[in-house]
Amino acid sequence: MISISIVEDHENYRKSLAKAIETHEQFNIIGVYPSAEEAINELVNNPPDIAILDIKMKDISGIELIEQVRAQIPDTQFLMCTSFQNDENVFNALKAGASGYIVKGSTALEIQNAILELYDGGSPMSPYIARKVISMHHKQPAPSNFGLSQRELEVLSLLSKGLLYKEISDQLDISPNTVKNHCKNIYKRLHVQNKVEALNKFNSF
Amino acid sequence: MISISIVEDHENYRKSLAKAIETHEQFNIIGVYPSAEEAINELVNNPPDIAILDIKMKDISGIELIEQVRAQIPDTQFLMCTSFQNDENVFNALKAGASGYIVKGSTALEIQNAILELYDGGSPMSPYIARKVISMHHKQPAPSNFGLSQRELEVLSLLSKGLLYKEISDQLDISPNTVKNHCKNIYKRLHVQNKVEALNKFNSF
DNA sequence: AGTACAATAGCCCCTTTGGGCTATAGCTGG
DNA sequence: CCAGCTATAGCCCAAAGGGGCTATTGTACT
Repeated sequence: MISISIVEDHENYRKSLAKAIETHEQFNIIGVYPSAEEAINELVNNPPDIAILDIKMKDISGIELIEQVRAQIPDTQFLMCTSFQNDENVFNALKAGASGYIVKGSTALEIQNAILELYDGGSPMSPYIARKVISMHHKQPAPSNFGLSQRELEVLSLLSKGLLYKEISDQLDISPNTVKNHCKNIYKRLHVQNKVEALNKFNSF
Repeated sequence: MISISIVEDHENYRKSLAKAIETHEQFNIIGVYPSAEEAINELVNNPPDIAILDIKMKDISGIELIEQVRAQIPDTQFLMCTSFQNDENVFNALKAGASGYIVKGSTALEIQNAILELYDGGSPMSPYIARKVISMHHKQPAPSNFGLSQRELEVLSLLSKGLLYKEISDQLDISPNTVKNHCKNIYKRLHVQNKVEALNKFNSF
């Protein structure tokens, strides 16, 4: 049995959602709330396997709701429900901790499948959103390295761990002065004045 | 018409892939290469809309191939093909710049649909991988902030921009000594000894 | 009233860092 | 062979950072 709670402020949709879920014998609705405010405590006290949240609600958005309760119920998975397939908020909800979503107007079967996919470790979502999510992971092309040499990259990478010149020189088996020199050269190339700036510049490409 | 190139070192699969694609009238195969090495120049000189790459190949992996050519052919989309649905490499390929993948053993129809979905701006992938990708976007729950005060967070955020104590004190309109004090307190809370360590610790939670 | 803590700010002292400059050895490409 | 580049390493000096301590003010909870 998969326990499910629903948070949805439109009465009609809330009811039809509940009905679609009830008909599947593997699902067990343990809570239905008409507002985020009312849901927030109940979700924490009685965490479902899956919480179905409307993204846009009058009082608190589903996204905020996730942010507020997720830490306390780490085993609950969040399935958003949205009116618009490609809502920008869907993307934000996924970032906040949701694992998938369904579109309002889906058939009972589609809803059930989404829940099962979610419970199974999947992430029901549209191809468009999927692409958007993975695009965020794409490293920018042509790292180019700003023309830094291999050794300089090595030093930079150790710097990024918070090591001192001395510690770096020990690891690379060179003099601390040399490490210093590499840093100076790195700073010149990147047009910066200190470690943090260098790391920022480099890591943002 | 969608132009397509194929890079695949197993002859049998290469041929069956080509056949599955040819039968669709909207697809136009403009290159078929049995190794990454041979493909690399051709892809750059004659970039297809979609490049289908085997993830594991004898000489260079499909992932490395993407890294090497992506910068030069930004309009080409990469569709990986893999033997194992949940291969760790699939995930790495997506990070490198691929936009989706197909599993070896898919039917011609499945292959065609994946290509169309990709061309359409989607990202064909299994639910498991989708989840993995979006999980990476989840902010860690309960930022908790390590018990840092509001002011300390403010200072930390300015530190992360590479500013000096003096610059921070100017912006916050307090004394540089106070900024220093905040830093000292931050370091104590986070159990670190310097800026870079503090930023690392904080940003990785 | 008393305790606790955040934010402010100063002091001292030493270490680390950053910038300038020089120098040598090795390697590479005209 | 020479010019250019990298990696190495040293020197000097000044600025920035980090750790220890104390102190005042204000707010908040008890």
